[in-house]
Amino acid sequence: MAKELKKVYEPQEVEDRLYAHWEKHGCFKADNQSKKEPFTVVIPPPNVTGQLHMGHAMDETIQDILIRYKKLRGYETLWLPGTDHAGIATQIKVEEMLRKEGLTRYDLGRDAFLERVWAWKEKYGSTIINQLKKLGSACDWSRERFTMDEGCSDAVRKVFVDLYEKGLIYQGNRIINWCPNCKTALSDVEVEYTEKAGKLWHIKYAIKDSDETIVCATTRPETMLGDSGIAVNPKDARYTHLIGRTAILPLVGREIPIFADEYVEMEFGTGCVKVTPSHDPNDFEMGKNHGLEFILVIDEEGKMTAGCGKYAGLDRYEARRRVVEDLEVQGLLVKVEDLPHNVGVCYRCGTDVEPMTSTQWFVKMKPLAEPAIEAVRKGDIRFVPARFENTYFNWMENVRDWCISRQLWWGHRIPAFYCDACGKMFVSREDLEICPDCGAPLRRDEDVLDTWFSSALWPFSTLGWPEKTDDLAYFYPTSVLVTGYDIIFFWVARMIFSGLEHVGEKPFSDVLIHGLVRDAQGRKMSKSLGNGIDPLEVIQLYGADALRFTLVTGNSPGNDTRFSMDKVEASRNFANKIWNASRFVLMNLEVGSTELPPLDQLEPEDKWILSKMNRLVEEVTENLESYDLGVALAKLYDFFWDSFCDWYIELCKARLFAEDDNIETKLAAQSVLVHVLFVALRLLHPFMPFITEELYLSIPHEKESIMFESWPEPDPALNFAADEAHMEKIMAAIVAIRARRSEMNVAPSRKAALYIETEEKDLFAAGVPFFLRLASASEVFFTAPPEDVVTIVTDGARLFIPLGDLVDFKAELARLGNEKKKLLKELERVASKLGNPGFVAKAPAAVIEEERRKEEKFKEMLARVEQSISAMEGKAAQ
RNA sequence: GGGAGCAUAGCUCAGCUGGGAGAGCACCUGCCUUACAAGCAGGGGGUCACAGGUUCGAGCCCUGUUGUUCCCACCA
Repeated sequence: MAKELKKVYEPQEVEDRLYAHWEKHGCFKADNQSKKEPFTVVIPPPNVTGQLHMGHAMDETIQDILIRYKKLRGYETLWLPGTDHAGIATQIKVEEMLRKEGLTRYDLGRDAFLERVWAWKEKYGSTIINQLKKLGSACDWSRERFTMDEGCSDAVRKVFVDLYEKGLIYQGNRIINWCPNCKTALSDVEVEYTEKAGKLWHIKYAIKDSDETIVCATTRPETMLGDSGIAVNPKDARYTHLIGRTAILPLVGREIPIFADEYVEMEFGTGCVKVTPSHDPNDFEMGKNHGLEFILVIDEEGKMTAGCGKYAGLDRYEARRRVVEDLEVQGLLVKVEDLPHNVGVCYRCGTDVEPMTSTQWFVKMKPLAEPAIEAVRKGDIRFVPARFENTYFNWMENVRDWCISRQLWWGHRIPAFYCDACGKMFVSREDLEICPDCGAPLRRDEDVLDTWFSSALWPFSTLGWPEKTDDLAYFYPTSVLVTGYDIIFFWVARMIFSGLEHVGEKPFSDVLIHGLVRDAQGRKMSKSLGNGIDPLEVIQLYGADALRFTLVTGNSPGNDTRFSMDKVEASRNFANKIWNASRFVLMNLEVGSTELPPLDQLEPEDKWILSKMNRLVEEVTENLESYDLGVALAKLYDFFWDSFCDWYIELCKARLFAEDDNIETKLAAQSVLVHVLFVALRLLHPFMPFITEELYLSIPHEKESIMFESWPEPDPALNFAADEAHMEKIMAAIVAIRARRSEMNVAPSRKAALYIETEEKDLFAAGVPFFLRLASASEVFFTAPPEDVVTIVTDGARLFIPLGDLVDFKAELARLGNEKKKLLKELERVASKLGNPGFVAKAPAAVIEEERRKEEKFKEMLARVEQSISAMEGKAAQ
């Protein structure tokens, strides 16, 4: 049964094979008729245009860990995969492709263009899906969805019409963010603000019927062509006499009113604000409140409109230069200051966003936000870590109406139909051809919906809503949503209010937030910086398990993490360690199961590792339940490498390689080895699915896959406190001997006799095979040592190693002196604690007990050290 | 302007509800010890940013300070 493993783990040889194995055995398939408790995760759908990057890799790894863990724990797990049509991103991509053919989308027309996009999607849309598989993602591919597939589109349509009928979607002419490059409206969250060097131009305006002038400061002089007022603070004594007067707009000659508004800050600039209601959100508000004229001067391409006279047709920034030039020539430019200020840019293309009034569709947010806030407030939905709830509340409580229409072609087309004959508009669940009122042909709204509108429905649209499907009944609400903090507003918040509003139930219980993956210097990985590391290359070189390990270890929820190849290498080494430990177990395996031997056949070292393993199971389970994946993995690493490999395997060798034929104890050791390995493989499986599966299939096993096994349970019968303490004394002795020898530069090959003086002879006698094997002892005696020995004081014993001429009495004496000092210091500390009445009165009993135990131990060791010192002084005096 | 995070070994970071400071990498020394040199053994290295406070006891809790990063708002 013992299968030969290669000397080095080669992930490239196993990963694809095992992924196929899992798919073949239906390991990822979820059953909506199951009697088990469901555990559901919907994937944050990557863009169909996407390439897997480190951010995805981390996100998917976390989800996969949770899914695999819960599956082992006996849940019916569903990880539902899919992709997002990603309106702007995809459309840009296809338009770029067309440009190479010398075409624009307008050359093709809407229908032909959409055909091209679909064709593109068919061809390249599966790229990222295949990349997810390389990571090991346990997604139920039979349920793969796309935000523009039929079902999701039905959901979108129903939601739009429902909200419209409830009055929660409306069409209006309001100020919105416009991207002149993408040529579409954007929502507030799609605008990013970056600080740019700017200027503050001070412009002089004449006052009508007066010699007086008034000076306004602006960062955007080109918008003055659309000014329809000047605002001052009502409390500003400098200008009170001008309120109600009329100013003459330079270059244009338009007469505009001077009025008062609290919004104006007296301290900034000149205290006078030129008001451009059509191109500034604040001015828009003032314009409405004061009944100003709305004059659009910048068009959809970012060029000055026809009404701008000599500036018409100029790009807005060219117009800015010309306006400033002209003002200067006319002596109206009073002053120019440097002023760094925030400029809004399009999150897709980085172009400066133009605020402008436009007729768009909006979702009324207030009524939707309230229940969504409440759900988190009362704990129905929990953010991990909790601090992100603040972020969420902050946004939700101040949220403004959501502009959902986009002037794109790729997306869900808005189901609004206009009758040009009678002027009516119909929002309808079915496509309409003719006007229900007058019979004239209808014209459908050209716009599509914000991509995030459909993403918001993802947790239920993918489960079949609005149909009452078995999937929806069984798997909804989903269990946990895993995503980065950068996407809370875009997506998480919108899913929450959408789920509550449309399904009547929250979309998920927990939101697990992770941070960003940065490069080794802490910079964001980005295409422009060229500092991104391709996860697929890492997988190719080091294996998916190593990548996954790297992304999870030493990392806590919500915190950013730095990625470096050094870490990947360390992770790969761990995988190799697991491999080789398993190889060792298999090389020495003559038993056919992973069952433990009867407890009475166990040696102290067996009980020691089992006891530690038991605690590990308990702790790792706890950590996983609270999403402390990094902590759980660190514990697994320590247990496996330190406890299991460096200690237990080494301890076992004494029995495995013993030359007597005590076959029973040999087999017992083998059984414990393979048992602990089997437990460790299951605990590690969520994190490192490939290697653990490959090894599972190599050790004695009953199932087709480790995924069909169950999560280890802690067993109270395996808590062996006394044996643990026993082994730790022996291990402490081994460590002390090694350290002494190493300090003295004694090569391990130079064996030496070991004399032990102890009151616990049985205990140390049980350690003899270990002293021989792990502490370079040639023989072990429990008798008085000869001359010329090195003395080592350890917990429970004095150890003597005769090293002949290597022994330097003076050095020995000095070292023991140091030892004594150290012990005295420790004792002092313990004594001061135990001597503190406050401590004895208030500290928990267990803590006091522990201190007493330490005091005993240190006292005993001190006695041994002192004994050694006086003996040696006697010898030195001779 | 509002909010949040971070500050612990040379570097990157853990440290769960307060009970004698940890890991990986790097560094130094010695080892090819029949699983693994992608390894083994040993070692050096930290006023846990600073100042107060609470407590028998603080890396951890409270207050303030400094530095740093991010998010939101948007003084034209």
